[in-house]
Amino acid sequence: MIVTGVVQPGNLLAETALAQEFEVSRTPIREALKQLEREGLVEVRARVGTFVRKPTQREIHEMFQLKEAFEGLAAGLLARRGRVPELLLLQENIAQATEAVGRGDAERYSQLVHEFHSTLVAGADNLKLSEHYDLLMNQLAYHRIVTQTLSLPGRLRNSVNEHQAIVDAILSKDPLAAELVMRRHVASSSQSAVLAALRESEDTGHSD
Amino acid sequence: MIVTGVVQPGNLLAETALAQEFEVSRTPIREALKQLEREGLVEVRARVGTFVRKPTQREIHEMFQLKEAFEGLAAGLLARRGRVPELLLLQENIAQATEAVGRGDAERYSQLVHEFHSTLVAGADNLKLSEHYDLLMNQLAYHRIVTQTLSLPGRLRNSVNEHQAIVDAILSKDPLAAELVMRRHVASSSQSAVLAALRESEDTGHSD
DNA sequence: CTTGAATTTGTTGCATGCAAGAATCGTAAC
DNA sequence: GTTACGATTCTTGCATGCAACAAATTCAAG
Repeated sequence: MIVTGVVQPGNLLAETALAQEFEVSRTPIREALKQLEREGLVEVRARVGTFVRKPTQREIHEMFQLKEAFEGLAAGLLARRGRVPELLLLQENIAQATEAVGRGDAERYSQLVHEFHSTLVAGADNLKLSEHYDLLMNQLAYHRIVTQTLSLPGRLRNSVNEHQAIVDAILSKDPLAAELVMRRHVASSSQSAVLAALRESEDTGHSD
Repeated sequence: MIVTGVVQPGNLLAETALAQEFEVSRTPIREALKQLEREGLVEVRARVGTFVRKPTQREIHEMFQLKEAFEGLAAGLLARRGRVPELLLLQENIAQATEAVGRGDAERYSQLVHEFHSTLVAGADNLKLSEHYDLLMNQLAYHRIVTQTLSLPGRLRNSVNEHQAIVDAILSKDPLAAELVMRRHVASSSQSAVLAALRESEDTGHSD
């Protein structure tokens, strides 16, 4: 709900209200809110209220730095490997993404972008390092940021091209190039994300 | 408590018992256990009980793979930088660690090892990426594993030497060498950790 | 009109009771 | 001796009431 943007940052999420809405008692609501607090999505202030949290610019930056390290490593590993059957999945993903962009289907496209990055990391390690990656990315409220960012004009087309460039680099078995391209790709979306965060804070007047 | 090893894997942590021990009601105990569950330290089975969890061999391996990627990156970044004031901290850490080993003070030494790795990552990024690193390492029940591993005979002396080699590589401003040495160091402790886990599972007879 | 304090309202934190279900133990049948 | 089954005893899951405290509101004094 928070991720889909139905609830806006700063909103109060009172336990009693949510309990009524979902027709359960406060206890399970409480546990869920505590979980969200730990994931950084909400902030619960004792005896004041639970509020939807807006990630700070710094947090967004760190999040993407982490992503950059992870995915750059993954791309490099893929390029180093002999057989890379995952490339078929990635190529298929790019094809579908291209089509989604053509249709102007931003939601589907956003979903495909997530899949692309997730598939890439998943393919990079035989042992399931990717579980930690997914866990981390989910925890860090990253999806919402990226989804918002992707809807920025201009990012859409570039993003598909960059994905293709990454796959090409892996195909040509050049680990250093693959890592570099991947990191640049993440870094570029990072810039867009920070810009989006800036614009949002201007709108609301909050500087955090 | 779990980290310090007072509570053994497999132990039942009943909410009522803990509530009595700490003289509070079940509710805060419950929240704490839920938190530990999210961190992977315990496993709460509905209407059965809450148990201290023993990390699987695979989990330990993944944990160290993550550590290797993180810290290798950090070492490389440090070697690439011009001024590295953190090296003084690291040298001081090594000196104290050497002395602790001489005294046979395993606990102090274990603490210093944590500090070394944490300082290294903290120094690598101007922006606080290290917070995520610390968070992650804490979350993944990593400290307990490492602490147990460090007490293995043979690891102690080697570890100090490896730390010195890492600092030397950073001093000589060779990013590739620094990353390589760092990754080898983590990989080697990883092997020890997996061996320790194996031995432990033989002792208890559980294979997970 | 401004300012200050007292009051009221709203929120989470915690205690506790009850319900649901899993595991264990005992008992009886074979 | 073995097995099946029922009672019992644990456990966590959830509902709800009260306490503690923060913030907003009201109202009076200047």
